[in-house]
Order: sequence, then structure tokens, then C-alpha cells
Amino acid sequence: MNDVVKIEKAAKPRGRPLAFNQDEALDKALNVFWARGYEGASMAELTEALGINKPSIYAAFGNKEELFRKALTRYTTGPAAFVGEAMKEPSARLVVEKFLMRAVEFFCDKSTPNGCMIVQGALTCGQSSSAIQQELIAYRSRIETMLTKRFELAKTQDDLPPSLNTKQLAKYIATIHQGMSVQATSGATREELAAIVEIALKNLPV
Amino acid sequence: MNDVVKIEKAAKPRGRPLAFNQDEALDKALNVFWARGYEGASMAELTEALGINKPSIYAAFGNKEELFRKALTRYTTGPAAFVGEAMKEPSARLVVEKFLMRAVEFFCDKSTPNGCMIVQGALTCGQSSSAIQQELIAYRSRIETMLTKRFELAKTQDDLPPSLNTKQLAKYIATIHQGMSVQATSGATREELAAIVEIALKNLPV
DNA sequence: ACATATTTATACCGATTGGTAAATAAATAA
DNA sequence: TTATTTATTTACCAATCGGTATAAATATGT
Repeated sequence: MNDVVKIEKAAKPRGRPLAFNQDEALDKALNVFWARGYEGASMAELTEALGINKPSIYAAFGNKEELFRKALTRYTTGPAAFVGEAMKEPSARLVVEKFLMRAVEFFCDKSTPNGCMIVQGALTCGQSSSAIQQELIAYRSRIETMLTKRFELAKTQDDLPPSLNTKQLAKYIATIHQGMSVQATSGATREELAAIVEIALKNLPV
Repeated sequence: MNDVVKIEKAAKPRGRPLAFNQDEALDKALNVFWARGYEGASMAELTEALGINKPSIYAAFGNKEELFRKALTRYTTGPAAFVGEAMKEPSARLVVEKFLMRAVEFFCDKSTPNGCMIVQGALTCGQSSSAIQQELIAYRSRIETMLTKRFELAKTQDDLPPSLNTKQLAKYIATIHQGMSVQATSGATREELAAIVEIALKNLPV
């Protein structure tokens, strides 16, 4: 009975209701961080983009660092979720193909900032941002690990030769990915990057 | 006679002599900008690294932007001069090989910051730094143009097939280069990057 | 109606940003 | 020696940085 009550109770919040949607605000913050990087995005620009005042941002998201982390999570689970999806492709070649081709579309999508937030979010920065810098390095490393593990799986499926150095191949793919992110930020077009992927795919061992 | 006088006159400067060597100071500034990027390097950190006071820096180099530009010129004509050197190799393959292999050594040199200053100097930044950002994009584009022209030359020497899209190949090489810069900044080792170059070189058309 | 809880807007905080004015120090020219 | 020129030091500038105290506004609970 208590359980029922707890479930039924829709828990109407007590005080003044939030005047903004948290997820929408996070999306707007994401766009600013994505385009400007962690340090390049000032709280002033963020508040303007979110359309809410600073104290509301701090109440809802903590501080700038936490706001960035929450935006980053929304990035990986939202627009950048294709990375995890690509790993599920049935062959190593298809995994790489999907990963890189989807990345090209993603980097050049005109409705979002160019390039990858994880690559350019804090490549270089002042001492005060080294925590974020290290976290982004860890994110990048994680993508490489995903590729490595997927290639290891492919080995057990006779999809890749047993002699293959999977870490090396993963790092090669990651390097192409990161390089294309820089290219996209510098104005490279979808067609140009697609041509790069085509070249890069030529020397896969399958 | 006047000419002789002009030449002989060693032009002893009139007032108090500079207490520091401009080139050495520029080298120190270069190291800070290289490691931290344009925005990540504060004037406070720069003055400390140079060991001279702010007014002396401003008197000698103008402002932060000009100091960065002068450091950048010193970078391209100094430690990064191998890029131009590589273009002089006798074949397209050797050009690419030298360019990428030297870049690996360069990015991982423990006596200098990791990665490439032109790639990470201002990939993302606040609005106020967009001039520097654009200049670095132009620098990157220039490297690509150098490669493209070198490949065009190779075509005339029967060193590359006439059907080859030289711009595409140049962009592919530049993408590897930029990706490796990101990797080096993230802690990749010389051996890891050398392995990437080896893979990348496999699909050259020669 | 009144107390309580929560969010809002305004105005502000100290620290740091890039940049400089003013005075002193060290050299040459006369 | 004295005037002139240039570089140094110290101290400071307005603007911006990330972050917050305070009080008014808006909801629910009783």
C-alpha cells in the first residue's frame, strides 16, 4: 500500500517551477562548447545562448566544469551516439566504414558545429582546465579501446587475420578520425572528407 | 663614400641597451604558445617564462597577437622547417615518408611540447581570437598546397600516375599529420605514431 | 490567508585578463 | 657634465573571468 502511494504520488514540486527545459538548455550549452571549446566558451556567452540567467544555470548544473561534463554526456549519448552503434556492424570493415563515414556526415552537418567536441574541446588550454583536458583525452582513448576490442572480436570470427596488431589498427583509425575533425573545423567539405575515408579504407587488412 | 660610411657605421644604439636577447625570448614565448595554445597562454605565464617584464615584451613585440605571430614565424623557420625540406625529396613517396616520419620525431621530441603548434594553437577559441584561428587555418592550408604542388610536379616526372587526384592525396596526408598531432598531445609514443605512418604509407599510389 | 519552498532577476564579488602611464636606470652624444 | 635616448621597474588601468548574495516572484501545503 505504501508502495502504491509512493508510485501514485506524482510529486508535484513545492516551490516556483523551473522556467526552462533542462534538456533544451543543455543542448544549447552543448552547441556553444562544441563550437568554442571549454575555455573559449564564456559563461556570458553561455547564459546568452541558454536564454536564462547565470544563477539559474549554476542552480541547475553546478558550475562551468559540471555544465561541460553534462553537455559532453549529452553529446556522446545524442549526436555522437553513432560511434557506439558503428561497433555493432557485422564485420571489421563495415565497422570502420560506418564509423568513419558517419563521422564525415556528422562533422560536416550544417545544423551543428563542425568537427568533434571530444577532439577540440580542450586540446590546448590554460593550467586551470587541465582536468577537462585529461577527461577528453580519456574519452578519445575509450574510442580507441572500443575499436581495439571490436577488432579482437573480429579475430575470433576469422574476420581479421590473427597476426594483426589490433591496437595499431585502432590507433590508425582514430588518427584519421581526429585528423578529419581538424579538417572539418578548418572548412573541409563532406565530399573532401569522404574521399579521405575512401583512401584510408584501402589499406584495411580485409 | 657615403655608402661606405653607412655600411661601416655599426649604428651603436642610442639609449639603454636591451637586457635580454630577443630571439631567446621569442623561443621561450614559442614554447609557451606551443604547449598552451594562443588563448591558453596568459601574458602572466609568458612574462614569467621570458623572465622579463610586461612593458618590455610589449615594447619589443607589440601585443599578444603579434608576439604569437612572431613566435609562429620562428616555429615554421626553426623546429618546423623540416616541412619545407621534405618537399625537396626526389620522389613523391620519399616526400611523404620524410614529411610524416620527421613529423613523428618532431611531435614526440621530449625537449619541446608535444604535437603541432599550427594544429592546436587555436582550433577552438573565443570570438576575440578568431583572427589567429583563421591564420592558423591558412597555415594548414598552405602545407596542403605545398604537398599538392609537389605531387603535380611528380606527375610531370612520371613519378605519380596522371589520373591521380593530387589534392585528395595531399588532404589525406595532411589529415594523417593533423591526427598524429592530436595523438601526440594525448600522449602517443614515437613508436605508436611510427606504426601509423607505416600503415598510412601502404596506400600511396607508388 | 499565511507559511514554506524553490526559482527568478539584479546586482555584485574578488581574481584574472590584456595592456599602459609614470618614474627610474643606463647607455650615447655633445 | 649635461642633455638625450631608450629600457627597465613599479604600479596601475578598464574589461572580463567564473561565481554568488540578496531579494522579489511564483508555486504548494496547511
